[in-house]
Amino acid sequence: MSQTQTLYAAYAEKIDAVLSALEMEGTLPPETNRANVSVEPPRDPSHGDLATNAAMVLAKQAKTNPRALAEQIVEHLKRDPLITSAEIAGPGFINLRLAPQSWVEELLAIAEKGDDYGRSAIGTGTTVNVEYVSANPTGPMHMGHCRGAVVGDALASLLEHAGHDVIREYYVNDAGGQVDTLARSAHLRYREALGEDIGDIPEGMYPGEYLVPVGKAAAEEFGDRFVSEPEEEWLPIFRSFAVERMMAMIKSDLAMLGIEHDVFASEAALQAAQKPEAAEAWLREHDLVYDGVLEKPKGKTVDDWEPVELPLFRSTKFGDDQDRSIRKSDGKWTYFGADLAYHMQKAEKADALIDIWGADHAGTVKRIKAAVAALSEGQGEPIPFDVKLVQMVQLLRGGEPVKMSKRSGNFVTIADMVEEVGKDVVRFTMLTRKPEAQMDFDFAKVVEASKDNPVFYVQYAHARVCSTLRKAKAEGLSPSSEHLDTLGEDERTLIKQAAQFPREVEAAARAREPHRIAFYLYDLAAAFHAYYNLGNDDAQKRIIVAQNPEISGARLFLGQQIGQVIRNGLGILGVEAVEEL
RNA sequence: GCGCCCGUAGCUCAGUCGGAUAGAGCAUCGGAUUCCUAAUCCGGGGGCCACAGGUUCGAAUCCUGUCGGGCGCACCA
Repeated sequence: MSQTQTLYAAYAEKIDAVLSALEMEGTLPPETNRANVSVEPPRDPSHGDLATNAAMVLAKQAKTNPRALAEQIVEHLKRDPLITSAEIAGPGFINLRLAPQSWVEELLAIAEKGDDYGRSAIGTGTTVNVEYVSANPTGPMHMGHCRGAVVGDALASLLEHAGHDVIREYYVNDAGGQVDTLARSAHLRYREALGEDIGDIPEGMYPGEYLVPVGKAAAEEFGDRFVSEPEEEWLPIFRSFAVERMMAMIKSDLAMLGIEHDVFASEAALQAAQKPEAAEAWLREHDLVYDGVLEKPKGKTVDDWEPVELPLFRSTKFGDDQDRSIRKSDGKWTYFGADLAYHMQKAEKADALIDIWGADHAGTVKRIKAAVAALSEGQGEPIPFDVKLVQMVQLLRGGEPVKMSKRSGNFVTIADMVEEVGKDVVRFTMLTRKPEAQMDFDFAKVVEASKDNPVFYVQYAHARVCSTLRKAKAEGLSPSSEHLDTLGEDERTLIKQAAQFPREVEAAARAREPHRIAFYLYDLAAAFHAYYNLGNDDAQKRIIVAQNPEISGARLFLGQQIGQVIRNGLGILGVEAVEEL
């Protein structure tokens, strides 16, 4: 049994050992396929602490009926002193009850591991690159980026807790045409800063006020040197000048959400290093890129469409609707052309890649997956690559949609939102929904009705633990593991809930679904609130029991560990575990 | 027209590798506070898991089709 093994994993191993014994005895055929055997807590707690479907799944292979096989398994399990009962139920489930001692031990394990309780080793030895946000460096972060940012960040720390090495990466699209637009817009604000009346911002330029300080900074830096120079003189300079400032702004927006990336990868640098050229050469060699003409797009009218010959990647070979161009007609790289080279660059330093994208990019998933599969397979090992799509967030205020228009520069920024409702609310709310479902985010609801807001509910549970400990300390009591045998059924219910945490982390990490942690924490908080309230009806059931330091010590110890688990879970989500509300 | 995502209580959503009587919150109705924080707790009512087939010991979950909502569909990113 390894140090980091969960209680559930330990019992899965015990059952596995029983199955092996049955194979030896001849009850089960050798090398039985056990892939579908599960060991998990039953949904209905009255069924016991653990349930396994082993008999039902294996009956066919054993050429017997589930109940008969179950009896054989039960026979073996009953020999374990920590298993107080093993019963056959329903179609052939085996329900186990564990000795109170098992749960006391789990409680001690939480105390011993502390901040590390819930960490797992399932990911040890593999590095995962999580690319998220990657907003264009042309303006501040707005709501469209927020959900992906939070989900990506929570996923990254979830994977860390599962034992992976994680690279948090941001792809800076500093090479495309939109950066030229940014540079021109910044130049306009630069002239404005030098006293020129620039009038209305022309169509096609970025009108946002956030460029005003960039113009001023440019004026200070360059004086009037570039006012009347031809564009080709100043464009590259303004491009990098503006991108640098945009990225500084974005980083500060991300910091407000508690997000910090390890790597900012520049598309321009990638192109300067001729990575796309290398990828193209390899793909051409393997007949995966050819020169061809695409058909006119259907279902959408394109006014200036005309047939052009372009270098095309054969993504249709991988299930895409049509082949995709990797260069534009002017010879420059398309986003896709650079992006496939970028993914190969990421693959050099990681064993698995995950991209977090907005749902509006769903149409490009097939081509990039195809390209990465082809390239990575051709250049050695195929690399596991997952694209997680995060659906749109509809912003509401009191049920009414908040109007946003990027063109007018009128949109809700992340900075606005964090200032209004706070980082913890934003993060937790974004994580209490599975990412592939659309969600509404109502400002009014999220701040005003704090009682129906799960983040406060969870934080309150933690704060209650802390306040109880403070109160105890004032009364000269302290948590103690001396008399944990005084803990009863009410306490065990709570411990069982807490004991699921490591299992939940592993499951969430495997599924790459950080939102499960949020829901788990809600359930744990509910269990704690329920436990706490028992003391309202019966003073003997309080955590601090007058004149009884032994029970109080044990219950305080329990409370302390529940607080620890909540803290660890909130830590994964990047939400603060406050000590008082 | 095609592709991807979603459809579970009046509303917002969970639902573990397919598992036992489908769960929470809000809303609604009824209770708990001289007492460790009531931002909490306990209880009642509320369901054709969009619809129709299929797969199997077993389907909200997997497959096919239909309907409804969202997103996307040359060289933008």
